[in-house]
Amino acid sequence: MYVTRPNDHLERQPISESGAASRMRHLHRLQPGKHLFHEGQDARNIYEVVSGVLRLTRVLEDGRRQVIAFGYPGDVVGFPSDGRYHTDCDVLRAAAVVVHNRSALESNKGDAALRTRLLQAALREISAMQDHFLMLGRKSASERVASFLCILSERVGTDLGQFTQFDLPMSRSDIADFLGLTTETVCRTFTQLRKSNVIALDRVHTVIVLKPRDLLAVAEGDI
Amino acid sequence: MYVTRPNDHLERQPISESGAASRMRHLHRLQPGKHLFHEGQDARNIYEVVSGVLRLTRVLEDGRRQVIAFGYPGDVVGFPSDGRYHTDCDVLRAAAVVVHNRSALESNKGDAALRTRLLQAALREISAMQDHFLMLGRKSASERVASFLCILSERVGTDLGQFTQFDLPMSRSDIADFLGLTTETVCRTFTQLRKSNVIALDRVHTVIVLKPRDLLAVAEGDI
DNA sequence: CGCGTCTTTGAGAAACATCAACAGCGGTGG
DNA sequence: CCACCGCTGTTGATGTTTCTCAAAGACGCG
Repeated sequence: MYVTRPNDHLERQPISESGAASRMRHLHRLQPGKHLFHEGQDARNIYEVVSGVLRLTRVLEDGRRQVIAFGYPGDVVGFPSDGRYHTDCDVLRAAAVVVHNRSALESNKGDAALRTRLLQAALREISAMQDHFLMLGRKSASERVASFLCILSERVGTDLGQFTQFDLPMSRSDIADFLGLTTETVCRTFTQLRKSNVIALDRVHTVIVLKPRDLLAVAEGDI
Repeated sequence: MYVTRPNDHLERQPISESGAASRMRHLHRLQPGKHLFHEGQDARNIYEVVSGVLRLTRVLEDGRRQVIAFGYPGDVVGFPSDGRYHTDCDVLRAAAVVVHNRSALESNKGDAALRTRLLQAALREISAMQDHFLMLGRKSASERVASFLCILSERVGTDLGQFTQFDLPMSRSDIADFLGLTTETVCRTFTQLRKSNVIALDRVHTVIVLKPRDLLAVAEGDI
């Protein structure tokens, strides 16, 4: 999950759980805390997220951490580079993933439709990461947080009529490490949005978007 | 060109100008200032950089700009997403590029070896972009500038015995927009590095690395 | 109910941005 | 050949944002 432009998500095709089950020999269920792979490991598999939420991270020698992405249903994670994984990946919310051998993408033999699907996912990934560059390089703290909430709202929000609600499976420090901020700054921004009645929080990890337009305005710097 | 980890560049295989010429019907020469494509355009081609330097940019509505990457020999630019380009691309230094139809990557028919090469380039791109996330999200101004100079030194530096020298085809504000800084901050960091004799500048756009170890130390936060 | 972990808030410090002025360089035309 | 102009780069003074450090509050879990 990157903060992509509004229409990007329309092209994504989440795999239905039942559809995935028909290719069931490769469907794996994963509990929170479980690691799918680590940075530097030989990349054997590529994973299509069917349900749940994954977290991709990279760490500097001195401990500074960057959350590279969150893996939501419809996302593909574990793209190899030079045969290796370049992030860690673990499970935030109990997940189901379809496991493909790396060769499903890289070999020219085998299921052509699957290969195309994985390739398109990789290309979307590049585009989404470019969007995220703008976040990290050029947006203010409140723009980042608001953008982040906007995209989650669009991708996984449940429509409450006038409002939208969604769950935050990640901690404040995960959000901070994703957005290139500190947990304190993320907290303060949440508080601001709450006090201006743009969002409401239910038990810290549930967000209700009260004023979608205002949230978008904050995300785009129109305060 | 992203600031990648030290060994990443070893895997890259720059195409020799003569090698490319053998596929010459697709070799194009481009003058500085020329635009290869614009954000939002239908993506018809994918470009392998043979010589010269390209610049990939994205801009926010309010004018804030992010330089997504610099395209150096061996890089591939113009990966489509949903059939469109998601950056602008123009020429900084007179370049030669091999032009491939988008289908060379996306169709399952055709030159399998080429398709594999383009796919691997896309996968390396993803990994390199993840590295750049750490830059933008977690590194200080001097770490960013030093990392940037390190990678340029490794990729395009000419060995002067004890020193390394290379050209900066981009302006200070290009560097700033690539690193998520302002031109003033980039300047000041150059000045610091110059005053501590880590680098020397010849006519603003030529860098001589006097103390590679120190430059790397700055890049990695060991001051 | 108590404990540990995560979140929130506050005060102060640091890094970087902004605004403004000046310097250097290349190009042009007198 | 030199003077002038415009653009890019550099430096300085000041301002703002975000980080850091510290402490208190909330939540989940045994």
